[in-house]
Amino acid sequence: MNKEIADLLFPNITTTVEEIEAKYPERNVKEGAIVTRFAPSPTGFMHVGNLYGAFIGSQLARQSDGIFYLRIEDTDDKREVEGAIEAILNALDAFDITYDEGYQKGGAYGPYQQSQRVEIYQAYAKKLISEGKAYPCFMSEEEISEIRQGQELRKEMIGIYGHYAVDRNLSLEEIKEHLDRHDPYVIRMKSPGDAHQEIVLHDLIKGDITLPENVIDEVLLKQNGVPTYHFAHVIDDHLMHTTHVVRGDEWVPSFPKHLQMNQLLGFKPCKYLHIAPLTKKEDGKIRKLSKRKDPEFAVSYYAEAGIPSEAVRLYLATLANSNFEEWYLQNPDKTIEDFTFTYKKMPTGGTLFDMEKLDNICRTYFSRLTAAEVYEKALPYYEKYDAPFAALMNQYKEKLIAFLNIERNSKRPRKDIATYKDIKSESTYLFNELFYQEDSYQQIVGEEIDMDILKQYINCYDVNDTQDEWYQKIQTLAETNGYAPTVKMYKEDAQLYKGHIGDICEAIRHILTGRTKTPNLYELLQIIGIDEFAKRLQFYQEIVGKH
RNA sequence: GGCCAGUUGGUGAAGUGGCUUAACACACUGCCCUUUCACGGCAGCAUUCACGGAUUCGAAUUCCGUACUGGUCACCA
Repeated sequence: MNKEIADLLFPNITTTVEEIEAKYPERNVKEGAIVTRFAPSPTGFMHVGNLYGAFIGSQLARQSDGIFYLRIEDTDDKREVEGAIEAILNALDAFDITYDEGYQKGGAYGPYQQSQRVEIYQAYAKKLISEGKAYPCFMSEEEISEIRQGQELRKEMIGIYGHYAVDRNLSLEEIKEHLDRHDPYVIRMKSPGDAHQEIVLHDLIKGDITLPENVIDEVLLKQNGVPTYHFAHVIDDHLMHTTHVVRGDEWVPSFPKHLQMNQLLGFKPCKYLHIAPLTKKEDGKIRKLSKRKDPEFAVSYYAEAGIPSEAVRLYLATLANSNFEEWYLQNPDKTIEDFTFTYKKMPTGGTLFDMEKLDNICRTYFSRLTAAEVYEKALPYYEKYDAPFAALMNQYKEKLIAFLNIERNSKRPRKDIATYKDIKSESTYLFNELFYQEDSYQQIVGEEIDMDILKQYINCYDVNDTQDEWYQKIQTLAETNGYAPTVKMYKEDAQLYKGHIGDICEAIRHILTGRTKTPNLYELLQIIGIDEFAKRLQFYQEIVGKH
């Protein structure tokens, strides 16, 4: 009889499960290789949480010589957002997460889009029905919500199970009657579970989690014939020979369902890694990062903010395995690819996403690049977001690279660049086009600066001086004008001096750049030139005059 | 409300019975180095691991209870 019901429900499904299985042979991977996937649903835009999961999956697969693939889980057409798939693809590309097979790329285990696999799911549903393990359920939404209300009132478990599953044992005739009336229906599994039994989820990150067995007759196929997430996940990961499922820990409670579906279908379940959500602290409360409330959660934010994708990857690596950071700091010549991630070290609770920390990682990242690399990486950013500055970059390429190179090849490179944006903001004084503006001098020190010394300085400056010679000249200048030639001398007896050499350097720096914080002054003067310094001194005096 | 998980400094965290007078990193503060700023170095920042009890010669680490936080209970993923 079950066979008849199955044929009645799915007259068009003629391919057998055996035929399907034959198309998905065992993968030819070495022992211990991890086959995993990134399986997003195109219901919005990519956020860091998604990226984090994709990153972990791809690393685990790569470091075990396994397979990482991309599967689009578009089983909910109501929530589907236009352009979402493209955004996913772009994000993976931007953050250098490559996959061996998957959507658009193809592969032997496709199609990699669930909406194109509906017949496969239906074939399995048909099989389950013919084996008496699933059934059509004709309950209306109203009936179900009525049951739920009753269950809530009586404080019972909510759902369709046990005696609530009234359509479990419908006769062939009853089903025929429903179908003749074109009553809509879903396909539910007949849960063999016992709520008093416990099962254990061997989670690779969280350890063993004991959960009650599933008793709910979960929906396998929705009214439109499309599978639910649960059913599609179990079948796809079986057919595609996934060894490890990496997903958010919001899925832990539904694990018993997945396990039971595997049993019903006769599949061997995958191993699971439930990763802790990325969280944010707001008003003292911790909460999961939200796409809507937190712009820094959208993957597209980083590109706009000028945060290099490599730096984000470094941060994600740090979040995934906290020992990564120490390793990376100790191995400046190594990359993420050289590190072996272990799931035992992945965080079990929520992980706070800290922008301040990211900022610091960015600084370290930039400090390890060569000046030319910084230039080359920054150029596309400005071409996209600030064309006028990109033009300046092209025009003064040599000058800018020379500037970026100051104090870079030392043991202690500067860390004043955190984002591509900083390259402009830290270098505006390099370009006359940007410098000659009223607000170039963030503060007007006025009479506190000894203009006379600066003029003397212009006269004695010589481009050919070495840094030591240059410094000695300033020392002499300091002494002859009543300033201490070293800070130490000044500290010994401040009364004797008008100030110390640092004050003079600061004045030069301020006139030259409008800043109090810049790279090495000697090198800066060589790049900008003493003539330009003289002009800026005059410009400054004009501004002071106006105030 | 039921079920599940988590709770170590301002922050992320290491640690799974004695080597912990709790690593490392971020932030902050101070000192040193330095021509300024930065970079870097050093030091400070939890006598204590949510709270209460139990086990033990010994517990952040094991067990029980309480509190708080988060997740989940759809024909959404």
